[in-house]
Amino acid sequence: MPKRSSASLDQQLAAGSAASTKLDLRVRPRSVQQEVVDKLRQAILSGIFLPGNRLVETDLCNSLGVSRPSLREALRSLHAERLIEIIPNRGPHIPVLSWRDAEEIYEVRELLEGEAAARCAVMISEEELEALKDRLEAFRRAMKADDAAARISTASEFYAIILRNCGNKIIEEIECGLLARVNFLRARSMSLPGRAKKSYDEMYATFTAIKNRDPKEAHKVARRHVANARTAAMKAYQKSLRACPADCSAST
Amino acid sequence: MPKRSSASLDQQLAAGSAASTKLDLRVRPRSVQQEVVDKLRQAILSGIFLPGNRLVETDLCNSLGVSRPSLREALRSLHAERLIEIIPNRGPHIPVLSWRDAEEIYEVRELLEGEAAARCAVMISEEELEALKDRLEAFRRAMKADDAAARISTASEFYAIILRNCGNKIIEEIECGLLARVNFLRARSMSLPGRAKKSYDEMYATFTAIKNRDPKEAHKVARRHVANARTAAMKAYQKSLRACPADCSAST
DNA sequence: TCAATCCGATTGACAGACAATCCAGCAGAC
DNA sequence: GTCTGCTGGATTGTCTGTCAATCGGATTGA
Repeated sequence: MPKRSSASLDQQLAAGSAASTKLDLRVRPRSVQQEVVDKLRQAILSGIFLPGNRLVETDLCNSLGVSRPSLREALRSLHAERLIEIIPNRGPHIPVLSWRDAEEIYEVRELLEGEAAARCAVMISEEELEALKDRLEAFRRAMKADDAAARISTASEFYAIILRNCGNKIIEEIECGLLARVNFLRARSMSLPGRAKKSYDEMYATFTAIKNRDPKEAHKVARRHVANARTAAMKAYQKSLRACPADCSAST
Repeated sequence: MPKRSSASLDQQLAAGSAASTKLDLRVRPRSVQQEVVDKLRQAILSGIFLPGNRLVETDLCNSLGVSRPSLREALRSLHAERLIEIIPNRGPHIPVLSWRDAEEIYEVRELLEGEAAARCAVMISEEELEALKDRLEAFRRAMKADDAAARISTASEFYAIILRNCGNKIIEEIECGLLARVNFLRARSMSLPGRAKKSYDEMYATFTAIKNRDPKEAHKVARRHVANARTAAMKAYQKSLRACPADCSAST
């Protein structure tokens, strides 16, 4: 049990970080290695590195301004997170996601996100519900503005809120591990004409079900949303397959 | 597309490694780092390091006979796999599994293993079915012999076969990530009098359902098995809580 | 045209060094 | 007597520099 300094400080902290269930007042010194992991993760998620790209250690050291040992530790972390692949004596590279890989991810997401939405409908606090609404609105704006990057990040945040309020940290942890690949798929499927709007409608339905505290409905609409996203992604894959047959065929 | 040397070689390989869906004929030079990860992983899984134990870098370097950079890379991998925790400036240690953590793992396993068993009932080959039967029999022998280590390893292998034949590598990947913690829980629950026998009966039921190519039944019995394992683990936790109240309460 | 060979680029691994940090134990102040 | 502040040893975080092993592509020769 951590010592508390004063009630008012506690209240401040609770108000300030209402969004993050676990209010955490520790000062966490960030190591170089950790910083590198975050930077690279973000770079991969945002698509700066393209699938198939090699990551040359010395180049990364230079651009990040860190030593090779630190970088290598970071690369091992990213490898364990499956964000990069490492071929012995060839070094790391960004994996290529085959359609079969994508399909399997959607299958798992149907299971987990359905469950998460149902649990969330029972467990979520009013504050977090408000945050969820906020993210939904942000997604709507991103959709209207046709801002691809914002669409991904707001959708990602919307689901992050559901996941962290589903009362199961393991589900959250697993989905977090899939996030890189999911975002990659989101970028593809959302680019299809009309998909973003449809996606919004489905997210709205999920939000409504959760707000109404209806776990069964939440489960249903969340699953359906993933299923639809999968269909959309499939179309996007077929499209790019026609455009570039060599791509999308290699396995991870 | 990799070059193939001869059809007969392919057939040999297909027969020889029917067990591992992805027949992989590359000679993979094992790096020191990889070796260390495996050694440490095995040590953790087999309980050589107890929860809460610190892992001091220089000590590990000495006992493993590797340099600190290599060891540190390995530790980062294990950290990303959540097999160890790393506190900044304090170093790595074996995490303590709270009952809530355990519960969440069982919840996820119910979802995933139910799904995996159902898919497996449809997809599994006759050869793999034979291997499954073999592992079931091995578990029976371990149970009869009251061999705790063999119980864990055979049960683990039994489920590994189901998972790798469920046609979804992501499910396999996720369960693999949970394996360390699952095995830890298995060790606890299996030690309860009568649980091993009950476990065998449930595994037998799962095997039968898969053999009969009955996905619905397989789904049901696999889920029930996990649910029962969870109840058993809960009892084991309560028991150890009475024995040592300080234990089992800390979070991951 | 094809095969063997060589070379540069890159990774794998190590040793050694030093600053930053943490912890436990001890001394001193209220 | 309890709390506070200091100190020293242990350990981690990070860097530099080095060398061998390996890979892929270019060159050379048949």
